[in-house]
Amino acid sequence: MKKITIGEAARQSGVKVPTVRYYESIGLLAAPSRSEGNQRSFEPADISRLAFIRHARELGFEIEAIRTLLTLQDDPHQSCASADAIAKARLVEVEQRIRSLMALKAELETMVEGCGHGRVDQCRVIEVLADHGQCTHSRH
Amino acid sequence: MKKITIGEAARQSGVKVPTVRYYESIGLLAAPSRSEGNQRSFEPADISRLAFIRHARELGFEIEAIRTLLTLQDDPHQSCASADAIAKARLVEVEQRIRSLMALKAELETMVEGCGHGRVDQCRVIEVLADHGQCTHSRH
DNA sequence: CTACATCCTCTAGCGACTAGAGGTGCAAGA
DNA sequence: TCTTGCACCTCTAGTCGCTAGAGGATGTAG
Repeated sequence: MKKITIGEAARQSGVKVPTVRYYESIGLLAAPSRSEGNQRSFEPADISRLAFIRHARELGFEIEAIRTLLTLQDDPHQSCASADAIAKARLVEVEQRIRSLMALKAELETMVEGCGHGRVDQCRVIEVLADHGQCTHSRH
Repeated sequence: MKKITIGEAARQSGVKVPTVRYYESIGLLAAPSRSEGNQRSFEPADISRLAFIRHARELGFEIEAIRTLLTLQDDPHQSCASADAIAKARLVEVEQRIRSLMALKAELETMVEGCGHGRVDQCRVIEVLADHGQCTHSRH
């Protein structure tokens, strides 16, 4: 069996080397066996687990949510209701965030368009920031 | 002249009390004068400044960007090109973030819809997370 | 005078890493 | 065999923008 170094594991999974160590330190990844010289030696399963974590992080799941998803993955006979709930909750969060960012975008556009590119005392950017009452939407 | 306590300043500006002290500590707000008993005494101008900061934070501007915007506001004869650039940069960020969240939303919807609500070994949520290749978009 | 709210400073913690110091392991070329 | 040089090791501290808590002082109303 070939030894997979942390660098190789990082390359294959797309997770950075210090981050791999960090995941191990918080117990998201089991501590791998070590070489004679105390260097980590990973299994192919560890690479999959790291890729899983990375993908979930890219989708914005929090570490604790990922921890739950991983324990579910480890026991395939469980009901997937929790996984479903976690994904749904994340979806709601994302939708909410999109709505709020759209409002923000509109606000910023008004600011930028209104700016006459002159001096600060005529600048709409500064003006709008100073006076929330000028906002199109009262709630950001 | 009436003294404005930190609690009053917080209430009027919508910034929390510890956050007001934090802004002072990082030099975003000038240290106000103190009462005989060493309590902060704010001026109306401080309230405006706090409201400005709060509004900018709501719009997602970083502290350092706000610091620049505030120095611009302090000197109204300067060109507002910097303010303009900061707002534009923020707009680009927001647009990028929206695009990325939309892709994410699509991904999560596929995951959630595909889940048969059965056991983990048939769960599409877990499956998709484990295998990035199943994603509709290769880049999140 | 006595409650009690509000204020003060200081330190530590959050999440999810990232950076750096200071040292060791290992493989390949001269 | 030696040496170069990269990859690895552990540990601590820093990032951002606050937030929480300890432990004590001040201010105000009854």
